[in-house]
Amino acid sequence: MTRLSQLLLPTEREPPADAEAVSHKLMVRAGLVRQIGSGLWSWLPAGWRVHQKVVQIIREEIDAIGGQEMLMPVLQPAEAWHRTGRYEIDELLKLKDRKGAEMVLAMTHEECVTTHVAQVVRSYRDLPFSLYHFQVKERDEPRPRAGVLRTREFIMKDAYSFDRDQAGLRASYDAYATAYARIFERTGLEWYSVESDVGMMGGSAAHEYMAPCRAGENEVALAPGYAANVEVASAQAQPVDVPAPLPAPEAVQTPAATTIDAVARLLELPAGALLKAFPIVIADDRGFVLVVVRGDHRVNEIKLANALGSPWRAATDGDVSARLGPPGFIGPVGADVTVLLDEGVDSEGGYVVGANQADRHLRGVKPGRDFDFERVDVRVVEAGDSVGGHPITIEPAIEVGNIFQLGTRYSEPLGATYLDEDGAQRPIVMGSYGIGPARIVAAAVEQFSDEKGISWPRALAPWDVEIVALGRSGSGELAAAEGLYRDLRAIGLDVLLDDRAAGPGAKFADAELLGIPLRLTVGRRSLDSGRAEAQRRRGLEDVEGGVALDGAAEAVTELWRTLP
RNA sequence: CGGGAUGUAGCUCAGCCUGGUAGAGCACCGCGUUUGGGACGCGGGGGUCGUCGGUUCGAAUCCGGCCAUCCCGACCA
Repeated sequence: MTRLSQLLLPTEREPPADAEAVSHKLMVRAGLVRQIGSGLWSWLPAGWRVHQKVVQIIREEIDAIGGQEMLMPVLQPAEAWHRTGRYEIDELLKLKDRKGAEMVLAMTHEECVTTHVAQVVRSYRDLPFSLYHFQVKERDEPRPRAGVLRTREFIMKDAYSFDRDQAGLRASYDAYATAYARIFERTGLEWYSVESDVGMMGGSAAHEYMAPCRAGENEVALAPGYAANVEVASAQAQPVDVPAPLPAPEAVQTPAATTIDAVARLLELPAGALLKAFPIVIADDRGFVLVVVRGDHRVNEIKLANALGSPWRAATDGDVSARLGPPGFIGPVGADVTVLLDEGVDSEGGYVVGANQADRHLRGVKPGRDFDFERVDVRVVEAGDSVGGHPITIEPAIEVGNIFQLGTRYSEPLGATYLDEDGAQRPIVMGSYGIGPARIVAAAVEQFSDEKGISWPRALAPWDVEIVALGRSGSGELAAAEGLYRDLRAIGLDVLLDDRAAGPGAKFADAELLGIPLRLTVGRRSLDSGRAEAQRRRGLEDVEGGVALDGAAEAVTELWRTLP
């Protein structure tokens, strides 16, 4: 259906009252998507065309590295999820069938694909290979937001690689990284890959593919040659003026000053001249430890968990009082606990720390002399910190894809093993690779829209060309537009013809809102000279002279190739 | 899960404070005019005022419960 007069394209002049994100507003206004519940969206015909364009790009590039497309069900027995321990995840939707059997709606497909592979693969000769599908994912998100950016149901391309060992996995991982670079390059998005947290997935390495945009939920630290999710980023701290150490720690009265701010103000020092003591309890036998960062820094909980290699919790006031002193006045000096000192703390300085006594701090404290410590890197990086001598910037981005080296996280509990040349049974080494097409669509809207509407990269546009036919029905303009429409379609262009009875203003406004990269206008201004006007959507630039109707197909194809 | 807000026509909203016939603009239908930047005239259709309960002679309006949706935060295999 490519005649606007017959297309279900419900454009709106006003954005939804409660929409905040640009992509949310524009995708609804342009008639691409409609909401049916919180985090639940339908894709209308024009929007679905964009989604399908993304899907096709992904399919071609994953096929090119030997991925095999298949399809697995969303509704699954709960058993495998019990075995992998993921049944306990809150986001997993659980239900029972009519016989009372426990079922789940899959949030990804590791359990299913690994179960099949466990049944099928017997020998190292069966490896390696990789499988993928495009399938709906269900997640009981605590807070869906920003239109299609974070939803409870969405289509994901999820791929899984199966190798005999870590070296094989690395090769598969690299192949996917290469394919992903081609995919995101082809979409026309601005993007980059970043180091990311391996999270509860386990495994040894992970990268995320990020599209920078305002509505993004992630923060990325960037410097020349460096890009990392702030969750895991490391950088050189900005210097701060710290007094020289005193010959020995000296007590100062700090009545009721329980915060870094209050102490800094009282002693007229920058916050960075203080040390912040963050007491935690580690889940393993290390127990209670004191994490110490510079006063102007914050502890990064993910980096801390990774540095510890174990889950942890913040210590309670009771723990703190029993082991150190009154909360608000604790510090590392004289404490009978392990001290983990963040790399942002210069050990030559003389810092102010809590004295482990009420209303009292110590100053002139030198790490190493006045307390023992182990070095860790557990702080949140900040804009202006540096990497390789370059200051970093931090910008929001939307995660559009990720690649994970899973290892044996799923193959072991699900019994996916093979026999090697020596007849030894070994677990299959897996990787998993996701892409969210809907997020690519939304990111494109975020990155390239202007005050008039969307401006699609040509690779994602729902149609290649929009023809705006002016003049009333029965006029020569409409007839000429119909002829142009036939000619362009004949050579394989995707063409949308605005043949509605609406006025010119409404047609132009809708064309700009929908954002098709090339607009051809057929009206009496240019028809007399046998031409159609042409305008690029990006920047709304007119093409000098337009295109001649005679031989238009070739001219338009050439023009289309020059578009972003 | 914590904080904030909102539910009135397809959309954006007014009306609520101070209880008494449910409104506007856009959209839609009919007729006519109009066709290069969201046209105009005339006529018309459309709403359990989220829901349940309470107060009252009378509730969109006051009170309470619930539900839904959005925003901020937490969370985000």
